[in-house]
Amino acid sequence: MSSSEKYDPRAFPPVAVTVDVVVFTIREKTLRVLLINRGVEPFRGEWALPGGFLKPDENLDEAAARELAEETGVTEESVYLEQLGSYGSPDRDPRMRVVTVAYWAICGDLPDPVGGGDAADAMLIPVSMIEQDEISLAFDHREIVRDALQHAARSLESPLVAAKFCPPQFTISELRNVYEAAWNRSIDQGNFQRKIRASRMFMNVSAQIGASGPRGGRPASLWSIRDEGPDGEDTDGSRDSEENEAVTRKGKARKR
Amino acid sequence: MSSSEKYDPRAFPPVAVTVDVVVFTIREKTLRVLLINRGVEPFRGEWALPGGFLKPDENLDEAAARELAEETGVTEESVYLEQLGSYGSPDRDPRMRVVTVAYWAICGDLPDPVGGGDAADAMLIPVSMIEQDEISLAFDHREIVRDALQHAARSLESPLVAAKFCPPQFTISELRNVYEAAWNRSIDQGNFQRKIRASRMFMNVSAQIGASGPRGGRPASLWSIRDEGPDGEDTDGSRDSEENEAVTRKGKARKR
DNA sequence: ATAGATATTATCTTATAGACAATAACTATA
DNA sequence: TATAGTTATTGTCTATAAGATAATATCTAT
Repeated sequence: MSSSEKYDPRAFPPVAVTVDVVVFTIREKTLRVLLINRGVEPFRGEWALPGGFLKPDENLDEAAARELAEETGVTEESVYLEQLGSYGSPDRDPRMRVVTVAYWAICGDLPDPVGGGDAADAMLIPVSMIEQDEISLAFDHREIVRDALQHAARSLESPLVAAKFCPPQFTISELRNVYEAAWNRSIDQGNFQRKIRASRMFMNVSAQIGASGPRGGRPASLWSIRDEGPDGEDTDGSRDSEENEAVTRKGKARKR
Repeated sequence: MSSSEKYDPRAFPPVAVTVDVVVFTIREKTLRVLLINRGVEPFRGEWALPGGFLKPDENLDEAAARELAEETGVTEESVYLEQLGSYGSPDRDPRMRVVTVAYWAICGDLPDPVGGGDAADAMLIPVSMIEQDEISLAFDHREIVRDALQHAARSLESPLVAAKFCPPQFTISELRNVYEAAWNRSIDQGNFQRKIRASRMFMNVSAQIGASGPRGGRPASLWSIRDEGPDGEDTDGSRDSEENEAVTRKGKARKR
């Protein structure tokens, strides 16, 4: 008989389950994470991930979506929200045993003044500050953010995920900026363009062409995630390859 | 103020946390999962993943390792054991609210008569039976196994992970069999050999050469995971490429 | 010695990524 | 209006890796 059968669940010491969300967004070409300034002990005054306790009648995904909505106001179903992993060291919360289920999210359109009350209780911090230990986080949230960063970097290999950082219609350069921010390296424009067009994951919004940037330049065409349907249309006449995949993370490195 | 600050953890209804482990191994060239026959309610008599409740003083990884050891006797640190994700639908356990943290493991050398008491209370079931719904599992364990299968298939892209299915010293064909079992497709011998040798992740155990199989054939050389060290030795004189990566999942499909 | 089996090496082709050059289409300014 | 600056887009070349396939090596069994 397996050991799991010997016990009644009620016989065990209480465990609280929380859900924390690592919300990524891009501001000023920089990948950032949403942090909340804690108003109560423990870790009062320190920065922490948005999160809260699991409620009796919701499942984990629902709890994460609820926390995300509460802290950011973002409720669209289009938001990318995925479970990251769970963290349960016995002493990670000084109050009692707390196991947290961490999620990570991509928000392309975070409202700027995040947080409920005063402006100082929420901020979008560049991930580089966490990577380089220039800010300390409550609980084990630094570890969680680091794991989320690793996971996100891999997930971005799919341009469909990267596009979640962009508005519904975007230029290929905007999409490229996502990669440059998240991977912190420059990506060749031409090769990237070829890759994205060949992937056939997006479709050209034929009717419209974006405006030139403030410094001029040829205006870019707009793209959006491809419609479903048994046979998607082709806006232009190209018929490159069949169905490619990931964007890779090689080539010359850069700064950071 | 974020919602997470309003509550004291003790104010929340009790949640039990369990750890379940999806143990993979290969038997008769088939990928299999370890299942335990439940001796108690709920789901008495049905098959379930090995697992149990989180203990007060252990973290999640420790709990998973403990469960793995209790159910299989495998304690080596060389075992591959990784968190998969958490499952917490409100009604997944009829007794009370139970959130489970699922792990998945690779055991290359599972002792055959698994389980504690009679032989019938544990078995190694081919994953195809679960994929094709030919067996029902307790709780939401079918979903967990399916997620584990997907995750494992991706993780195997690294030959270092695939090698965990093999004994410490193995032939390249044995390693190839891992892929053929897990991905259920045939892989070209020559190309695979080229790929593995070029990867430089393994080293030739120069002194020894394996015996031919029962049906003859040229005896294969033995390999093991490469030593660390600033500058690994080269057993043979080849100096192919520098450092390659994953095994891909393309090419002609096969049965299953 | 021969057939059958498996391991290992080699060759050819194709696809893709990255480097880099060239062209297109805009803004700003002289 | 011409020119420079900027960004988008297309094209070309090369190196690399993967897949298909063939050839060779070394064993067992008869």
